[in-house]
Amino acid sequence: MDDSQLQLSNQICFPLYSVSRLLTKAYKPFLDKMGITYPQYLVMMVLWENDGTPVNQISEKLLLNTNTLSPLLKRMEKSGFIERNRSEEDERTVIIKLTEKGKHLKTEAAPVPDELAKILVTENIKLSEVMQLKDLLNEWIKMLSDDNKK
Amino acid sequence: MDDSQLQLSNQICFPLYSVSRLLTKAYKPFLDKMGITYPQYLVMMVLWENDGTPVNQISEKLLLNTNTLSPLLKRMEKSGFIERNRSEEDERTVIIKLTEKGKHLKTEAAPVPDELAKILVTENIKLSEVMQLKDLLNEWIKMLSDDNKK
DNA sequence: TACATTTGTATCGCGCACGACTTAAACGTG
DNA sequence: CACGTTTAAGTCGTGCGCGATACAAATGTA
Repeated sequence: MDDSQLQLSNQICFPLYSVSRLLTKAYKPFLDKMGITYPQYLVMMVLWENDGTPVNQISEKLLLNTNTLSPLLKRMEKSGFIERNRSEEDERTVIIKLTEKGKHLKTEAAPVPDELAKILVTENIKLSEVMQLKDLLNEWIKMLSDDNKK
Repeated sequence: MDDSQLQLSNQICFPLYSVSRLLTKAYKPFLDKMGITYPQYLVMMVLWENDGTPVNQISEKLLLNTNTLSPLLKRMEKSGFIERNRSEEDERTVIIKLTEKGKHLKTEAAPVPDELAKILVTENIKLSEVMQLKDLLNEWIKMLSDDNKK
């Protein structure tokens, strides 16, 4: 192994990048059945918790800009999971509301987190380690997303 | 916070997905100066360590399929960092070799890992935690990439 | 030596991500 | 009220990722 390969950042960033992709792939069989993608699943979770969320709040929660969300939400509207309507108080903001089909999808999605948890915690991977990882990742999110605002 | 938000997998997968994106963004100012992207940087690291690597070995190391790598490598050839040549022993395999420009880029890239390390380890984030995270991520990579082969 | 199978690379289509930019509504200040 | 600024959403172009598929070279086997 070369010197540059031994660098801390390479040892961390590449695994993060790979695991993120591999996990999205692990979700795929479940989400395929539901007719959505992983980023769309994230939007659905925001809406199941808080129906009628405006685009800018979805943007804040998922750390995704509107140039990503606008086309994504249009695809979700086309698929019949959501409705997009301009707010009456403020004509600039667009309110995202679940359709009946979108609300119903929550039932179908209910077992997904458990299925994924089976992958994340195994004999080799302890729950305590995973929880510690979670805290570390959230610390990075705080730092890195603050940097972006400057 | 809703019940589904409390699920382990959501608490882990979303942060992983976000941190991966935010870190790629953190690399961007450095890589922009060099004229490459993060995935291209990964390929360069493979080549700096092992010039003349065939496409299928790059694929294995980076866990990226050829339908991602082929166009990416063509862009890198167009940018003048690499050469793509069919192997003489086996006409199917394509050998990737660094150009002089590509070799020279290693010098320019040398300070990048340290810059990133400054972001990854701070007063709030201990090196020991980061190393533990690394082990956990590699454990997941082992499991998840094995699943894909089946 | 014929032919099925495997292997290595590439093409195609679609859905993100994201920087740069546009457009329109709302707001603030003189 | 006029007008510059801010805010919210969207468009455009480029580069991934990746499933499905194509194709040719190499290999295995009868």
